[in-house]
Amino acid sequence: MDHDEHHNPEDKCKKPCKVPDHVILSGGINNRYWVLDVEERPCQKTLTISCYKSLHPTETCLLKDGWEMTPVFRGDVVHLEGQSDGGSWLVDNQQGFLVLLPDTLISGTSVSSSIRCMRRAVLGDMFKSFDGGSKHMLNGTMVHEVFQRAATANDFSLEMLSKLADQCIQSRTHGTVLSTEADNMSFHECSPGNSRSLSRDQDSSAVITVTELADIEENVWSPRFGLKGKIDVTAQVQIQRPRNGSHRSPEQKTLPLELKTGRESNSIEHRSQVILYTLMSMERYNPEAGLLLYLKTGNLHPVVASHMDRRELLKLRNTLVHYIHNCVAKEAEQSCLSRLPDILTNRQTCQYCPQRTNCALYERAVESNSVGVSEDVVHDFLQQETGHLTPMHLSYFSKWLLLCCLEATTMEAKNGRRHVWLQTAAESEKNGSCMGNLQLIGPVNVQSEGVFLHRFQRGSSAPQQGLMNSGLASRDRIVISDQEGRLVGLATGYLCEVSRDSISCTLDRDLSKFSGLLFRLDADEGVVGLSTHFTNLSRLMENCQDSDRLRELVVDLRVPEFIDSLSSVLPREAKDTVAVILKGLNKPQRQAMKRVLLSKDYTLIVGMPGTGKTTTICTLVRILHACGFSVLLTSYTHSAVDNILLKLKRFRVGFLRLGQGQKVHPDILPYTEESIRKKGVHTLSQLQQLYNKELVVGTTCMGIKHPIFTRRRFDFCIIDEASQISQPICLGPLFYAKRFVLVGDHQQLPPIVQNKEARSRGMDESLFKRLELHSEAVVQLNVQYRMNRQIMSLSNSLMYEGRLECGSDRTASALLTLPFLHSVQSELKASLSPSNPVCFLDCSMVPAQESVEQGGVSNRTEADLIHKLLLLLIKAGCKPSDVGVIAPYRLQLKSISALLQASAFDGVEVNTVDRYQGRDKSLIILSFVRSTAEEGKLGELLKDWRRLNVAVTRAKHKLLMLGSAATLRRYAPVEKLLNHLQKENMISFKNILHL
DNA sequence: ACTCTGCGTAGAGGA
Repeated sequence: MDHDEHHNPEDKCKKPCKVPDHVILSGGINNRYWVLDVEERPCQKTLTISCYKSLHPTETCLLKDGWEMTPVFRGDVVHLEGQSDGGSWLVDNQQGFLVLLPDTLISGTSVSSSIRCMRRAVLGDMFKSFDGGSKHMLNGTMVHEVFQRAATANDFSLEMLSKLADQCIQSRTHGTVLSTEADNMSFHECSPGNSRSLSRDQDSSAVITVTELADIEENVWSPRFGLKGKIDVTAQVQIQRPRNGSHRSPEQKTLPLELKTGRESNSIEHRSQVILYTLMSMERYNPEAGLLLYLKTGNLHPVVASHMDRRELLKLRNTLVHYIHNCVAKEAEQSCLSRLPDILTNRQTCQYCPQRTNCALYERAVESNSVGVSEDVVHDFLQQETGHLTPMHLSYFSKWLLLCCLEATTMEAKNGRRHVWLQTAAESEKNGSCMGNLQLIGPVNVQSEGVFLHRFQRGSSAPQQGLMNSGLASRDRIVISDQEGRLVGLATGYLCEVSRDSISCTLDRDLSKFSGLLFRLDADEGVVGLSTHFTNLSRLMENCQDSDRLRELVVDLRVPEFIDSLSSVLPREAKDTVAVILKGLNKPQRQAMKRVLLSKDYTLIVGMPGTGKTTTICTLVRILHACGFSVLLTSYTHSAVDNILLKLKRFRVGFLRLGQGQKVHPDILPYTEESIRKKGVHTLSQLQQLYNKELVVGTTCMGIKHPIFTRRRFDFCIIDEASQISQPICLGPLFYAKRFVLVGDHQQLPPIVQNKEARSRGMDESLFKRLELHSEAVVQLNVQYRMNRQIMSLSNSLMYEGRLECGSDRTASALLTLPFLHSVQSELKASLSPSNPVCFLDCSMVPAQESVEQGGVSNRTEADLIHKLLLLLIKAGCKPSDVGVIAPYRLQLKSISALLQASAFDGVEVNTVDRYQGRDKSLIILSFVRSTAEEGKLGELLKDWRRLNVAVTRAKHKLLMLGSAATLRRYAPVEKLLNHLQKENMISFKNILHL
């Protein structure tokens, strides 16, 4: 197993030896060591390690007998199994394991698939294709399900099996049945007799009898071995070991049992899978073996793992995790994609590999320059898989792949699940991400298939502390483990209700058999991953019509085409309706509608702030609907999709909303698949009808994994907030439509990119922005109905060069109403006056000092001033719900909110600039926070023109700004704003100390 | 140098 010839060990040598904040180290059983140094000698490797963040004291670990091939480098985290002798560990043939990056859990199937081809396993982790799988796979899934259900019911009669098979087909969520012929399935494979009295043992004389079924589909996370998986059946067995003729009493054991419904291969892959399951369930019941059951023959193979088997599989896991974790490497200050394990030259193995296109793509796009002469077989293979792609296509692919890998690395570091097993419940509770010492109370209520309602209360041993201020809120995603950390990740689900002394949640598994145990419940950020990004990129490179066309438009930037006359697209019977709808629009909006109807490829609608984007999209959908066109309506967020659907609903335009009910607006719930299915969808044709009935389908860009897209295509795809969506995600829905419309405004906030290098190398460029160079496809909505004249002027001078216009005199001159302003006595009366719609209160002289903590930036004095201003404004008759308080920094919002606890302030909405995008309020108070003028200490957030543009365009009638003008001039965008304000006499230098 | 939304998973089997 020499997978590591290509790694350049110098990659990491330059890393400074400082442990990053997010890394958790520990000693003891669940140890986590930081690797300070790696010393290589022939046939051995010595690691200098420490389990303290101070990196002192250190220990050593000697790797030999093949372990020295482990791709472990400086700055890696490792877990060691075995013994240490006064701080020196030995891992060799006989003893010990080294688990590299143990907190990245690798699935059992990934490890076992790496036996054949490491490259395939690495690619498989990146590109999880969603083609729905093959007929054989579906068959296998269903047979598994039937067997598991029959085993649970302990009834393998033919009647039962056929009843269960029916149930199984009925309950298949998401109608996977659509893509296969359900009746072709063969259930005779798990006939009685074959499946229960499992009592043969071929290797030894011990007899194993399965006595009981402890669990099915048990979810196992093993941070000890860095593995995860789902165990088909957890079986209670009796082992009878005859020894020296004397009868010993049978032993009770719990073993993992792996079901296989296909051909009985007894292959290394299958057996390895079982060994991996025994490894990962070590903490749970210390199994000495596992079982492999082939349903086709009924044969049961016990799989006893030797130290060697375990050792070799863990080495494979280590190599795999190394490649996954190091997908990018730093080369001369710039990151680049790493080489993958070599391509196999065995055509036989590669022929049916699901990753073969990605395999070839990666080679051509990323690695091609670094290989010498590749063999003919490989060359032919590359040609066959990627011959249709130009160098431009390949470079688009590799560029975005790199950006996504960079971003994935950052996200992984930040949002891993490691705190669930490396931090005690008490420690995690301090961060507000956990509730510990929970006891299951009352019965578990089955809400629907796979949804179990649980209720917990604080255990008696817990300090009498309420659950209310835990930091967890209802609807949060959660993961349940036992308090001790032996059963990590027992179930996942959603928090329902949190009361003072109990909580309820829906889980994907019934935990009633664990009652008596103490649980902990952790917030689950989930393994976010960027698999949709990767899959979309891979898809863009496919050799098929849809992808070819999209590549032409997106990568080659082919000029979008338009037809000349509307008459050919508008059906005669729709003409009147469309005319009526158009009447309600302003000029640029009408222009936009026409452009879309005339487009053959795409249209970009630039919706400046307040120009009625939602209304425009709603109208567009109505028109397309009236013409009989089908529309796929999407955006990145659920709320953006629902905003449009809520409007559409009023015009009685029918639609289907895809997506999890949890995330959908309550008024849109009746339109979801979930709700409609509850009314009864039993047959294939009913399901087809459900999916095909409506012309309009709404979903998020991430929702494209839905099976509806295996069949359905749309005339148009509309993507709202497109300027905030990264290119690989925005591509997703476009595969399913003939033409598309992107709506957004690149002068507002771009897609969120966490990794700095990825951002600086262009990951925050949306598709909207990329395509904008084709001005013939762009229509601008520049007539706005939100801001009055003075507020609008800010944005016009900052960004739009005077192009933004007021839709009416009423809009232009609308003012805040403060009926009781006369009763307010204050130096600042003039600043508060509605007749001064824009006022910047300069706090330079107060002074208002910023404070930078690790959590963020805040400014206590500005917060105090806002509190005082609000008191005056509310006294003057301003409705709290008409006020929004905005700051760029979260920590500042926290300090403001803390001052607004009194009920008088109920309804005042305090939020970040970013969160306010797309929304408005009559009165906005904006806190700039920053007050330190040192050049090196300037923050990123205020350097962004787009963020400032969003900040100053949220107010309809009055905008009050607080900040230290002198400092803020250091930020180019704010300087431009201040210059304008100064010219317009909108800055107040009044000594606001008197407030 | 502080901005944060999307995602249900791990495995179903065939040459």
